[in-house]
Amino acid sequence: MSTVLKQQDDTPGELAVETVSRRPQQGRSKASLERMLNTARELMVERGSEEFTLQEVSQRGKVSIGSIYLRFESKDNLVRAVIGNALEQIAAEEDAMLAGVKAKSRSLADFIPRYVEDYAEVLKENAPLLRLAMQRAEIDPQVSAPGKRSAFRSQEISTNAMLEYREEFGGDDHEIKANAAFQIIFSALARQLSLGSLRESVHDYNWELHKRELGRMALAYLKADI
Amino acid sequence: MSTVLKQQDDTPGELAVETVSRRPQQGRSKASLERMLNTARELMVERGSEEFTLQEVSQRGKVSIGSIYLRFESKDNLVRAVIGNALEQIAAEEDAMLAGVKAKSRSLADFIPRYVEDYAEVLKENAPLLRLAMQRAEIDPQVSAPGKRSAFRSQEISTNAMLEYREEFGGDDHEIKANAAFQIIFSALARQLSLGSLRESVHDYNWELHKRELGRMALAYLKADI
Amino acid sequence: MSTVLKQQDDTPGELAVETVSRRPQQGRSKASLERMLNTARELMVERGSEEFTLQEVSQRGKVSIGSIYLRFESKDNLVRAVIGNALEQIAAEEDAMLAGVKAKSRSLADFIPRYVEDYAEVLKENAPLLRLAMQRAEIDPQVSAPGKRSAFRSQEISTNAMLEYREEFGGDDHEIKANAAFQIIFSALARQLSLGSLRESVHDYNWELHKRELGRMALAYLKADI
Amino acid sequence: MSTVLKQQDDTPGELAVETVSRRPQQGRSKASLERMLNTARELMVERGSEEFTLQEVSQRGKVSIGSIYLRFESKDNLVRAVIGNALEQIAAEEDAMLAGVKAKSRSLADFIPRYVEDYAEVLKENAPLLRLAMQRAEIDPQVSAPGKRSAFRSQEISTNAMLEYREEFGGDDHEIKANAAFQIIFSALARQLSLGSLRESVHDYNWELHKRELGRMALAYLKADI
DNA sequence: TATGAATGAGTATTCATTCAT
DNA sequence: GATGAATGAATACTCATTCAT
Repeated sequence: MSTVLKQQDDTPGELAVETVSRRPQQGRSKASLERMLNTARELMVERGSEEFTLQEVSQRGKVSIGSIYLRFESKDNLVRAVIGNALEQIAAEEDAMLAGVKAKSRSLADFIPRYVEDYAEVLKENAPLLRLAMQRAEIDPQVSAPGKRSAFRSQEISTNAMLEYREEFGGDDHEIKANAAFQIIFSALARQLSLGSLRESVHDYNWELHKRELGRMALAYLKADI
Repeated sequence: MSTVLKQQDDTPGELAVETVSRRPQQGRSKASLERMLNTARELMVERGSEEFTLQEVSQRGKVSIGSIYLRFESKDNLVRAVIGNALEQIAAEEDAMLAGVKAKSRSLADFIPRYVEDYAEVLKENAPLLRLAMQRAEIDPQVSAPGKRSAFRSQEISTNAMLEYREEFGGDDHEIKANAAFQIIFSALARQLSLGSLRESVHDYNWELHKRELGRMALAYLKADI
Repeated sequence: MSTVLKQQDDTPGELAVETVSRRPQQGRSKASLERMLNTARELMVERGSEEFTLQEVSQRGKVSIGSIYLRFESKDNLVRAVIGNALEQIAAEEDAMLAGVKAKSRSLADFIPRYVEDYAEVLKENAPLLRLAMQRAEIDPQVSAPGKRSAFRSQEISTNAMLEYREEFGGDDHEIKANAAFQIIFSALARQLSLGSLRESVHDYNWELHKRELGRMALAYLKADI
Repeated sequence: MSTVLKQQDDTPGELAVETVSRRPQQGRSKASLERMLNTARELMVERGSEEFTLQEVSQRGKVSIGSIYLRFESKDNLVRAVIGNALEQIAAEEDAMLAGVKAKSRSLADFIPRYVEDYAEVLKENAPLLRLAMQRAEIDPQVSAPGKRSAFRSQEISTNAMLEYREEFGGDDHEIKANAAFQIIFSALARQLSLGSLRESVHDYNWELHKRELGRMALAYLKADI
């Protein structure tokens, strides 16, 4: 895979398989498409990087190399499709998660800890691919564009959910507070999940504790009259 | 550079040049060692990745390829040395930064915002290599081990500094609060600097604003009677 | 298309579609056969080479790849058929051209300049495919054999036409003169049109003889008071 | 070797090994350079085309693939170097040939047949590579440019040699006659040797003029009492 | 008969590492 | 010690041909 990423021909900025893949799939050959995507995802998760060969996808996934190129213009596009799928799935999980949390919560004090808890679960589940998506976004505009859209959307729906409890907020600018809260929460969770890594789980700093304190912090901040 | 990272022969877990490099250097050849390390660092920073060739280091740095292999067992080890140096330098800068901040601060309310501000500067300065260090730590135990030590040290000294103002803390468990505060602060700064990327600069979420709110949040949290 | 050209199974040495193609065609599928031949010819003329893919023929010509293999044993045979068709068409054009020139000419001095002029037109018209035919004849016996036959025929009818004015010839061996004249004319035209080889050593036209006559011709020309 | 020919970085239009190759060679490694050039030339002559693999050059020529890329930026450049060498050698042989022929000839009638004879020998000797050079010139500007220069030079020195006997010429425009004579002689020899195109439209030699003179030549020859 | 999805052998190129000088 | 030329394994991608439907 070349250092210089190969641009896609059509609408740039979309990663959905229908866009990145060469033709809409039906029936039998859908299975083959599935197999190559799954195998590629497996290898990416296993290795924590895009350093797999198409040879490997071919053998492990029982798909011929030619087949891969029948669906994807390049290895880069295959990788993009895997990432695109993951982003889509995460978005769906976020929606479901938020709906669930909102249903159970009567107050901000109900909502925030549950939200932190459940959002952490969603991210944890998808951490390996999310990590790769982030890494790649740094250098591939074709991933960074939809990546940002996806991030924007997360922030939007999370912030809106918080703002449903705005009469409980302290201070004036509720939007700023909600956005900052989202940012801090996401940052902290992301770091904890090595979404941008290093100091990861430094000396067993407790994950459960971390989440609890994070929730408390956000709550105190949001309620504070600063 | 192979996918499977080559283990070092001697004590694993140290990145200091004296460890990663093959022999202690003096005089003339010290200059050559310096040149290869500097050139490699330059290339890594320029590219934002380890995708440079030894050919390039050789030409740009006026060092023969043979020389490089005389000092380093492999390209991997050269990269590790660069990262090791960077971690050491960052540690020194953190020390200096903390000393400065403490000297100027009479209260927690003095300390926290200055700390956030100046720590952000230190990280920003070193972001490119820190990013690489984090990326690599994910897959290379030889980087992740000293990386963790370095992170541990940062947390230690930062936390201790905060605890010098512990009588101003609210709540009971001051250690937990200080550690959580450090975690949250570092997470948020790291994300903002793309140290672990993606959602980076989503719709111009303001850097100055972010830092201010982060400081307020930490302060409110620390002072809160939760 | 492999370097080593695949031999045809049946009678080698013929390129007519009926020979190179797998089965005689009628009605509806005749149109499809036409489409693949035309598309292949188009691509060959456009590129000036055989570097087109069957995929391209399939898409541009609205013919399935399977259809092509139903008519032709291999891509090589498709190419041969295109060349065979072109050679046939050129032969027909040569016949018509000669008839026209002869009808208008009353003497050798009438005939020769017209012949040169009109033959040049015929060759120019068909230059792109003729060029390919010649190139391929060099390495593919299945093209060189009918190519030679076709060249032989051209020389035959051209020479015979000249010999209708033999009483105007100087010297003794009129056949030799006529043949040499044809060779020189064709060579010069071919070179001017970048045609290249083909008719190489057509039926043992003697090399030593050729060189002697070439010298004489140049000499006569150079010394002539025209 | 890609359809789209890779352009050279430095001065375009020269094929001498010193230009096409990556670095000046001396001593030991000169032998290796020689081996790869010879092996490539052998394969090109054997196959009558550029369809050899670097694998083959590596094995047959006892040179590692890496070595080839040490000297040549691409397979295309290796091919160009082989062709460039051949063109240079031919130029030298032409010079020697012309000197020899002139030394032996006292009149145009002496000169022309010897020239035809000896030039034929030079071309015959180098036919295989010349054929390839011409083929490639058609599509590769980096070969066609020096190819034309080389052709121009041939025409220049041959024409000048003929013109040393200009007082024996008939007619008026001796330059035109000499040039036409060269063209016809070269064309005929080239065709006989299956050389193909190259010298195409060397310095705008006029097509209409060429045809007129061609007719005159044929006519003079046919009517001559030789 | 007709289709076009699937196959996989084949090839140019890169670059970490070695080793003769 | 120091050099940098030589090595060759490894890898993305193409396209003629096959064959299940």
